[in-house]
Amino acid sequence: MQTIEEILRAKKIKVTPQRMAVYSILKDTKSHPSVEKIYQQLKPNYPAMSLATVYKTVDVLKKVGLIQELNVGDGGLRYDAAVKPHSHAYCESCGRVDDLEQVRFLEEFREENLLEKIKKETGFDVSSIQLYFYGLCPQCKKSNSKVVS
Amino acid sequence: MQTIEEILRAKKIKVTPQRMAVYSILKDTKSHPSVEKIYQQLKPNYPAMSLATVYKTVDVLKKVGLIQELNVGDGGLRYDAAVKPHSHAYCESCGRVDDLEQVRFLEEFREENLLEKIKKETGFDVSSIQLYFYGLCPQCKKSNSKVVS
DNA sequence: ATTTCTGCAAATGCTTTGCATTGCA
DNA sequence: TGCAATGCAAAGCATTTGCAGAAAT
Repeated sequence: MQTIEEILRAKKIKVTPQRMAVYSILKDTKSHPSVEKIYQQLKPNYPAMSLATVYKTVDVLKKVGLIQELNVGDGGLRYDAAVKPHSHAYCESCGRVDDLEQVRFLEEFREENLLEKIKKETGFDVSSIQLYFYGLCPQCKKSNSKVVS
Repeated sequence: MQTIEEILRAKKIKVTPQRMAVYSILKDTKSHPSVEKIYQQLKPNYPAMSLATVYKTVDVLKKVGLIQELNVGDGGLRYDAAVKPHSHAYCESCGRVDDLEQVRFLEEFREENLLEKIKKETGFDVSSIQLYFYGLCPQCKKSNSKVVS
């Protein structure tokens, strides 16, 4: 198994502290943070870190396939170091994004090689899939019932 | 069956030519246009139409449930008057969005009442689902093979 | 007559870009 | 040393907002 450094060097991409730091944050969380959140979390340890660098870094990591980008639609993309296909639940009240392990659709999709089937039937060459569930998380459901809104 | 006018009036939302025009464009296409595209298409017949009005209108139509919003992630949301759940294929080369009728997942999801199951198992209250396939459409696959890029 | 909507322009917020400086290889 | 990456500030887009005039009920 390759380390992240090896993966980057193999693609002639330089290994920098900023890149390692961004990746390490994503690797250690299940919160699917936005660029802004990553930046805020990095600041204490990397005071010179620039927001633009975080943007550029997630772009690099995404292209290399080390992370995936989620587009839940609240203005602001989210990032996830778990690159194996899995579905996500987005809370329209608090904005949190959770993995939805109960839905095995994407895994089954891959196991049954349904992408090949789609390619044959439609001519559309699928490179990735996203499955999003929108609604209210348990916490917000509780508090919302008390609020007028 | 209610007409669009009746649906709007029932919710105390005023029926205006702009709203009817936007809805009519979405009703008559399968191209999942962006706000900008809708605006461009409207301009010849409604020279005074403002882009901001199109934004406000899709918002109203969305809230009333007459259209749905797609977030394929190319900067710019897309709109669809077909509100029954169905999956979409997004071409990363030309940006087109097609319905993917071959994938019956969302329909099955509804038929089998899997939303209730998710609610019970996770406490997450799902109000809508989106299933996106990213890749290359047949046309772009052909032309891309000739280009360097 | 009231209330809501429209159209315009300015403002906002996320993201990208240009460029001088820095730092990895 | 040479080329790529960083950091900063400015620019770019999609979208939202405020408000005066217009239109729907």
